[in-house]
Order: sequence, then structure tokens, then C-alpha cells
Amino acid sequence: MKASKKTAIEPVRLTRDDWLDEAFRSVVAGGFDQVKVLSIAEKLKVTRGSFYWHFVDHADLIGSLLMRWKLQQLELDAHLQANQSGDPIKDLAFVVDAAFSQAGAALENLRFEQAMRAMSQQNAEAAQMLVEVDAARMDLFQSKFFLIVKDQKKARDLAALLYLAIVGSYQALSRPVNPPNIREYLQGLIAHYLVEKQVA
Amino acid sequence: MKASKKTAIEPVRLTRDDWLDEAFRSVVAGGFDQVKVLSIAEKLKVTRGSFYWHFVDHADLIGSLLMRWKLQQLELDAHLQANQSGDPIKDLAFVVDAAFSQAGAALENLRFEQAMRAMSQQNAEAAQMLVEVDAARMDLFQSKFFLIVKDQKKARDLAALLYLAIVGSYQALSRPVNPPNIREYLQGLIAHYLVEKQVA
DNA sequence: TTCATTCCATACACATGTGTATTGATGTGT
DNA sequence: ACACATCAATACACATGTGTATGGAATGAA
Repeated sequence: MKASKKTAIEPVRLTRDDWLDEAFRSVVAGGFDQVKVLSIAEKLKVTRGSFYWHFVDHADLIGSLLMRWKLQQLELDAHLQANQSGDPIKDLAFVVDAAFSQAGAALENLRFEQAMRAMSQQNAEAAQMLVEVDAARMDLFQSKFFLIVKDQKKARDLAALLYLAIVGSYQALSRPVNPPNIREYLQGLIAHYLVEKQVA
Repeated sequence: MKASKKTAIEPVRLTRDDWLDEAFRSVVAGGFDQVKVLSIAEKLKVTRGSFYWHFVDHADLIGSLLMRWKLQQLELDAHLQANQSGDPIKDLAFVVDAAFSQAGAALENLRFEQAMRAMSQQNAEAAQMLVEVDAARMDLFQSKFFLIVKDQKKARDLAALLYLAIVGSYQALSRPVNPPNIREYLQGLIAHYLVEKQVA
């Protein structure tokens, strides 16, 4: 009975990713301004001595968090772009579905992105990453619409309208203007108000 | 030479609104988390002794700021609703124009609203005010569209699409997906992609 | 002038946050 | 067993922020 203390909470050694995960949750809960080394340490049940071994400073944590998010989003976009079916309208519906499927299981990603957009005014690094991610998503939308309307300008217009509406719905989550069935809602708009009238 | 020091900056007594104005600028610059009594006092060239005379505490400042914004926005909405021309399409263009005219002279209002949406997750008071303001704006949009499409559901759909796109463009300001001529851009979308196809 | 009101300065106590330096504990290979 | 590397605790210095208590200067009314 001298070896392990047999505590219910095993005192595992933390990794850099453990800190990033917990920091992510802090951003989701209260924005980037609430990412405090001290409070995260408490949630991880360690002291700040651990943090300053895994990270050089606070800026290191934020920067790593941003980079991880960006790579994640670009990978997701590439994955969607690879999964092409024959029907562009079906693809668009699937993309919109993917954009909101995050809201189901983990709407944490939406909260994080909202926090990033709020911070992008002061943080040039975050602003730059949003530019990249937005551009990648827009290109995907545009490519789908192009297969329908056969016109790059029209395709870009429709892509911008749809994408801005999605971003807007991220901001207005659970409000009257943003019904719970926003996903089917936008998909209906694609089918009826945008696409059908165009091909007609 | 014993009376006034003849300093270039006259040492005026501040009002409660002076503090609110400066706090507003702080929100625009760095979000609600950057609204610090100390930093605002420096900008006003006074000490915090002044603040705690005009306000009971920090929460009092934030609450008053939110209330002032809400009343301002609802008044603006009512004003737009009163100025009805005969042509609903012209009215819609004017409303969109008004939504972005703020971005010209003072895009401060957009920054403030963005900060409010970011904070609305943690601040129930801010969330409630956004609900009211969003609803008022939506009603205005819907009433205009109804005069065109003569159908409440369709009108609400189109109003939601346009409003969410506007909110989205607030978030993506000065990014590739949001061209500088976003105003004419959306107005063109109204005229061609939405309205024309509907009445046809 | 006198006096009270209005507005601000100053000093204090307290809390929370970062960052560094040092020590301590827990493996892991040899 | 030993040495070494890995990870975390502790203690310290420092900065920034809120809130309170109290004194002081300017303004207006009597």
C-alpha cells in the first residue's frame, strides 16, 4: 500500500494539447478575453507551473489555438470539396448541412468562430486566418453554384449571399430571426428562391 | 494671473453622458472586455473619483450603455418605418442604404453591435436587447417585401435571408467575401435575384 | 461673504492576472 | 541502483483592475 495512492482522479501528466483543448473551451464559454492561464490551470487541476513548461507565454497559447483552428477548417473544406456527387444542388445542400451539423453535436465551433470574428479587429493574426478560411469556403460555394448557373459572376453573387447569410445566422443563433430549422430553411431558399429562378 | 491657469484644455466638469461616450469608443475599439474605468478615466483626463460619482459601479456603466444603444436603434427603426415612399423596392433599397450608411461616417455602430453579439452569450441583458432590435428590423424588412410578393411567408423568408446576409456582412467587414460596394451589391441582389424572379 | 452642493483627487485595501526562478516529484533507460 | 529527462508545485515580483473613504476645489445660491 505504499505505491499508488489509488485516488479516483488519476494524476496524469498533461500534454500541450490538453491545455489547448481546455483553452478552446474557455474561448467557447467566454471569448478570448477569458482565456486566463490561472483559470485553465484550475480546470485541469494543476498549477501554472505546468503551463509555462508547455508554453513560452500567453501569446503562445493563443497563437497555437488560432493555428489549430485554421488548419482544422481548411481541412474540413478540402474534405467537402473532395466529396463531389453528380448533383450540384445536392452538393450545396450537403455543404449547408455540414455548416450547421456542427451546431448539433458541437456548436462549440460556431462559438469559437464567433469569438474569432470579434477578436479579428484587434488581432491581425486572427483576421488573416479568417480571410483564408472565408475565401476557401466561398470558393467552394461558388464552384457549386457555377455548375448550376454557368456564370462565374452570378455564381459568386449567389455564393456571397448564401455565405453571408450563414455567417449572419451564426451571430444570431437562437433568436427569432434565426429559426431552429435554419438549415432546412436556407436549403429551401437555395432550391426555390435562388436556383430555380436562375435556371428557369 | 492668479485666477485661471489658461490651459489649452479647459478643465470642464464631466457629465454622465461624457463617460458613456468614451465607454462607447472603448467598446468599438476593443470590445466590452476592454471597458475599464481606469483607462476611460485617462482618456477623459480625470481620475476614477469622477466615475464613482456619476456611476454606482462598473455594471451600471455597461447597463446604461446597452440601454442607450437599444433605444437608439429602435428609434432609428421607427424613423425608417415612418418614412414610407410609394415604391417598396425603393424603400428596401433605402433601408439597406441606411443599414450601411452607418459604415460610412461612423462604422462605430457596426463595431458596437458586433461586440454586443459577441457578448450576448454571457450577458442576458444584451441578448434580450438584440432580440428586440433584430425583431424590429425584421418586421420592417418583411413589411417591405410583403408589398412586393403579397405573401407573408415568402416575405418573411426573403426578409430573413436579406437581414442575415446584412448581419453576416457586419461580421465579415473588409474581407474578400464582403466587397467594399456591399451596399449596391445587396441592392442588386434584391432587384434581380429576389424580387424580379418573384413577381415574374 | 458664507455656506452648501457638485464634482473630482488622493490614498487605501483587496483581488486577479502574468511571468520567472527554484525546488520537488515522477518516470525511463542503462 | 543510478543518472537523466520530463513534468509540476511553490514562492516571489510586478502590473492592472475594482471599489471605498475621505478630503479638497469650484460653482451657485443666500
